Amino acid sequence: MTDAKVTSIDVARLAGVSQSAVSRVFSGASASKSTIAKVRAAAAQLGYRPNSLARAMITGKSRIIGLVVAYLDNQFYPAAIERLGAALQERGYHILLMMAENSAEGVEQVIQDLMAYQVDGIITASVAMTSDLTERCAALGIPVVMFNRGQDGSGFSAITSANREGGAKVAEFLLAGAHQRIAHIAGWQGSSTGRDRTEGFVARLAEAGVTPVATIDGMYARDAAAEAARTIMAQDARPDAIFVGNDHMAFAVMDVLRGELGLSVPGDVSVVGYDDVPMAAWPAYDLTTLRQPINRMVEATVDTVLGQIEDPDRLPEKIEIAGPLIVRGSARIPEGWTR
Amino acid sequence: MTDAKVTSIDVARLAGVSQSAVSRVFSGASASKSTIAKVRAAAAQLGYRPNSLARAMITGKSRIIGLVVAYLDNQFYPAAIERLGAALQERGYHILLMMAENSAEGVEQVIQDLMAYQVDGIITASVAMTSDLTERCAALGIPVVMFNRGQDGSGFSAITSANREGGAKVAEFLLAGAHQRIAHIAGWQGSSTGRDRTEGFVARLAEAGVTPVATIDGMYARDAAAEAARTIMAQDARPDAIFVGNDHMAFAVMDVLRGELGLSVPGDVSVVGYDDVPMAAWPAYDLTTLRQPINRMVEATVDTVLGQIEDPDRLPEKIEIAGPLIVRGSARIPEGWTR
DNA sequence: CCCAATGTTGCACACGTATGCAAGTCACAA
DNA sequence: TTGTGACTTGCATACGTGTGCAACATTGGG
Repeated sequence: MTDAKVTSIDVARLAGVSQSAVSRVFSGASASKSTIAKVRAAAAQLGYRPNSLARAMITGKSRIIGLVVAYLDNQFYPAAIERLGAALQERGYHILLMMAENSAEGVEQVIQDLMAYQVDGIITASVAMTSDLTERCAALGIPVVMFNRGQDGSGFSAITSANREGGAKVAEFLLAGAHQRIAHIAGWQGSSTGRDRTEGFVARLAEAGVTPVATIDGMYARDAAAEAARTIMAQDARPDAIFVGNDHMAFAVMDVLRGELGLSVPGDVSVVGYDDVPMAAWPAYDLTTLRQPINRMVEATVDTVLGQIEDPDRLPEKIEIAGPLIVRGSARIPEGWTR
Repeated sequence: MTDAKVTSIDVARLAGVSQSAVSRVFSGASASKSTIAKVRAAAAQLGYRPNSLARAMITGKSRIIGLVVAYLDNQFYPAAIERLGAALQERGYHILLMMAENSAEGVEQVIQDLMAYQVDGIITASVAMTSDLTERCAALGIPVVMFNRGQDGSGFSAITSANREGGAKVAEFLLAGAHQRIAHIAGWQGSSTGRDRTEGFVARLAEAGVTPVATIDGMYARDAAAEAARTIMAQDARPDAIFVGNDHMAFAVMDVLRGELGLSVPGDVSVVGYDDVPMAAWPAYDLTTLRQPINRMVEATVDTVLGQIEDPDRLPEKIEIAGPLIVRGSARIPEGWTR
């Protein structure tokens, strides 16, 4: 007997109690055994479920988290969304998903929309925010957590992997492999993750007295990375190793090296990526890469945003989680290292 | 001057008009030039945006679409979500994203949640619904559109590619290529898409007097498909062609064939997939596949769900969109066909 | 100059729920 | 029996917006 719209008043009438009694039963406030039983029975009979929007109006808590995401080509983000969604659902929250091109106006518009829906918190994945916008969110008491992207200033929380350290680990690995001419196709230098990985990488090389033979910004895009690979391999000092700023670009680079240039990986060139997306383990690429510990990053993100919702005085935090280098077959394996 | 919570009453007070005047300005109802100007100015000064939840309460339209999705490993779904999100945003709707394992109880729970949030419509991607559930949605006047999955019975809309026709096209292509022993690793036979592709494929082979040398359900899963490939290749009549129920599985199959078994594709075995996800075009796989016209499928999905929202009397429709076979390098190319 | 028609505005109420408050119930101990 | 405390329950109100209705302002034509 599912009727068009069932409200708590209908349930109250059928159960012979007041509307507030129904509300108390469903919001977990105290009520007598008999009332609970009557209400539950009536609700079941009518197929009643409390209206979340009305509930949100009155409590000021929508239990909705806004998730802003730029593009989903890079397999890392679908994987992250999948886990974020599951983790939030488990804790009684829901996701309002927004696509935003990574421009100031685009993000502005999207955040405005989210605020209009009274989201309790916002998670941005691979999207930068103007500090103006972040201040407005802070003024409204809406916590913002940036996933896989950091930002200077202290208005917001950010969860990333330990990108400098990660870049350094890759440098160490390539140095240990006795590579002579090391190149770098960088993650987008407009993003903190891209810059940090590059910095850590270059700094550790410098400690060993090595300078990259080339560094090109791959913009986190397949075609830019492919083009960068062509450019790099066309130059005089042809590299024997390339560190690519993420796996998504690394696949494009390997496609160019093997497909277009007929080179062997790692015979002629070693390739190392960053992320360890599922595809990196597939035999077709078998990519050596620095793993971003996605599960722990997601946990930290959820903990941070929900923690800040529950305790508004909590300060924003920037969390970096270190990940291991996953040694596979796309780069020469130094003596003493194992897969 | 962004204050904690700005309501239409605050704006009204500052503009020297009534709350209803503010409401009319923002909901597009008629108002005088001067009122509009005053309200706009006051709203801008206070940083006011109408509360979407309150608006949803009163109008009964939340402008939220529930999107239910099972898993995102298969690149086809992130791509679809990206486009669905963009298309819906463009038309003033927003996406409440829910993950659901593909079980009856899982979906039940998720749909309940969506209904509690008063979504205007529901799109399910690669998820089946019980007819009981669909009836309840229909009773509430919530249109449900299944994306890339069909279902018998007439309670709901479904957008798919022309799966039988597609399977038949693949059969034709493999027959034209003079393959002698054709095998099939099927899409999940619990889904309409999987069954339809198989049916169309097998029927067209039968017309030519050919029977598949093996058919195994790959469950739309990487490992099941890989295992199926091992089984199929271990049998006496080793196939020289395999039609795999989607690209995601086809990649796993190619990995097994080339990586584990050291076979050449298409030299020893031709492989054909279904979907044409972006990765199918990458040189590492260069997969011949039947394209699902994702853009047109998304358009049809959005049109259908919004159309049914605007006109509740509109009947559910089942739309099939045909796609072309994309000839690449993973399968022997018959005389007269071109890439 | 007046009337009707058209356009604008404010008042009051509705949407469906949560919650403070006061009244009521019940049991238990003195 | 009576008083006291612990629980329950219903009433009324609030959340922030849209909208019917009636009052009012404005305009144009005769």
